[in-house]
Amino acid sequence: MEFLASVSEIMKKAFEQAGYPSDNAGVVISNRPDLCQLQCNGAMALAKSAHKAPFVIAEEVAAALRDLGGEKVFSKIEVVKPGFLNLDAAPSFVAEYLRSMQADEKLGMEKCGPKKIIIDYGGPNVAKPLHVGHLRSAVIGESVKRIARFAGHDVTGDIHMGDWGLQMGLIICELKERKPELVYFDESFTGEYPKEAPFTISELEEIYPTASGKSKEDADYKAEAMACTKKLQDGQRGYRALWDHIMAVSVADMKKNYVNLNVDFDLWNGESTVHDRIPAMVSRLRSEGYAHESEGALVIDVKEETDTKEMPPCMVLKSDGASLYNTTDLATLEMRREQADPDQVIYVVDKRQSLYFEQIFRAAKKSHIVKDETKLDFLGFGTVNGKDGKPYKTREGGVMRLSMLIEQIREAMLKKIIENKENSGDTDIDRAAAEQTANMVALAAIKYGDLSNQASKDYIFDVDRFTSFEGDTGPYILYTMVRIKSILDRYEAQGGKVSDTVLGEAEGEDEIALSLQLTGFAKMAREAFEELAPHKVCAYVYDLANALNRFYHSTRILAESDADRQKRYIALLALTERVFETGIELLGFECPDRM
RNA sequence: GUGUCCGUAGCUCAGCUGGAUAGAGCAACGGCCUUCUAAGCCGUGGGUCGGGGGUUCGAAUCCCUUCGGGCACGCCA
Repeated sequence: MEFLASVSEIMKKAFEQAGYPSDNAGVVISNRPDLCQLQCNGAMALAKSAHKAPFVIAEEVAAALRDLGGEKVFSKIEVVKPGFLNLDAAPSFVAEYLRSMQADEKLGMEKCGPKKIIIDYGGPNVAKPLHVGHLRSAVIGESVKRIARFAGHDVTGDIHMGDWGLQMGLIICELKERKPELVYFDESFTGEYPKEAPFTISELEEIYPTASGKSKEDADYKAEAMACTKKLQDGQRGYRALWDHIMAVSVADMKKNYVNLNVDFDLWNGESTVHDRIPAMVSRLRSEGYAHESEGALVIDVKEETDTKEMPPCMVLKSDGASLYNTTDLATLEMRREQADPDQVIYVVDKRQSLYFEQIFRAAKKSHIVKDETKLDFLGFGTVNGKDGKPYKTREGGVMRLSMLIEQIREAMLKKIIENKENSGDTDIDRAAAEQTANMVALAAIKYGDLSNQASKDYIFDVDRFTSFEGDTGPYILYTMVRIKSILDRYEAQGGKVSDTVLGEAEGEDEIALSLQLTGFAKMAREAFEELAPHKVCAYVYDLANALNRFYHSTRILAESDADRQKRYIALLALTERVFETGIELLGFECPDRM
């Protein structure tokens, strides 16, 4: 059970014993830590209905609370001013809660579900380099996936690439122009195609923009590209073989990028995955009357009576009969229902697609492509901007590649680490180890920098800020963890055993504050899942780091002469370390042993 | 035009399912390393929570209105 729920139990009983409803009897963390640790504001909410002064109600509740043995839970029960109940948690009660946390692999979080959840990353287009825009989908999606799994759910992540549109036709068309001698273009060829791709990833990344540019200026070229697209979709052997090569080369490159981000996907599906099932779906939508012709296109009306805004219909087929993004998204939902039957599908995509997904969700529900009870969530994220508040670009004004961005932060981090080592008089620097550490810290900087903002908001990617590692940053979190690890290691080196230590009643101000912060983990994890909000994990972990650093600063741990007290400290540090590890795992990064 | 999101310290952001004196980080200024990693800790200054109304015992938070900005609005994804 969550800590606050646990201390609220007796408070609810007190409200009832005093003759009041217990709906507002919840105990919350105090917003005035100078006055008390916890508070209950239920008395004030009852004043009107009970026709009594809130102060009187609070007094009655406090009396009932004492009568029920509330002093076992609260070391202070105080009624003040208008009707606040100011409380301190009893150290023994906190210690008991922390021991229950320690004994629980989920650190006190109650399992819910399990629900079957699919996360759709609204994937990148193949044959185009990943850029900053792809960072958010990957980082946020990965964290939400981990949070949901921690909550006990069965989660599948689908990158869902753009791999089937005109872009593929453009690439094939351009290749045909450049290397018409390739066997893939010989329609009479019946043998086996080569295993090696006739291009590299860098060529591919150059071919696509070139072809795209040409098609905008040259109508004949565009017609040719569209013809190539059609032939590909109709299954022409050589084109399919080329497509396989494009996919293989492109996916291999993407994987390299995603590995650097410590992000992985269970499914590498894309638009092409559902190509074959589109005709049947469309014909059902037609025959069952969900879709109809409008201005030459096939659409599903999704306007509802209660709408106050314009709601254009959801287009299923273009007027030339071709499918589009909508078509594959609907078909994908249909496939997922048949194959996995999810309870919830979460789309982690740019927030500008909000209206589009509203249409898709409505169309899918209306036409029973998904069940009524299936939850469809749009987790829209904002733009990554530069210091000028405009979309992040390279110094030259081009699109910032994801790989470049990662490299930038890694280099800055490595420099910092080496500087630190030199400053501390370390002359024998292990370059490879330093690089490995730098990469871990860099990842924390990037991910924490992104996730600590609310997903839906635009945010400023400030390289200077992200590489300074002071204050509310990923490196600060890791640094704090490294400090704990260092103490625990030394403790064991001195002959102590961390596993033999036992959590006890906190005494000093900073030890108490740290203990209380630890009790909040389960509540935070639940809320982060319910609200799909990784930034809540960041905020929690940051507060925990502050609490730990204060404790660290004010308390000599290894030099503590009282053996029992020292064991209590060590046990507290060990639990803190575990909560940290769990927290950053939810965020998707890891901590080195040293920094 | 319709809709939607946002406006909180010089800058970047929390807080928003109503509670006491609105919080962090950066930047500025001042302290703390012979002692567990100073990527740290402690302190100072900095705000009419865009403006105006309303609901409430109580509003940054809820409602209305207004100003300013972002974004989206059928054959792109």
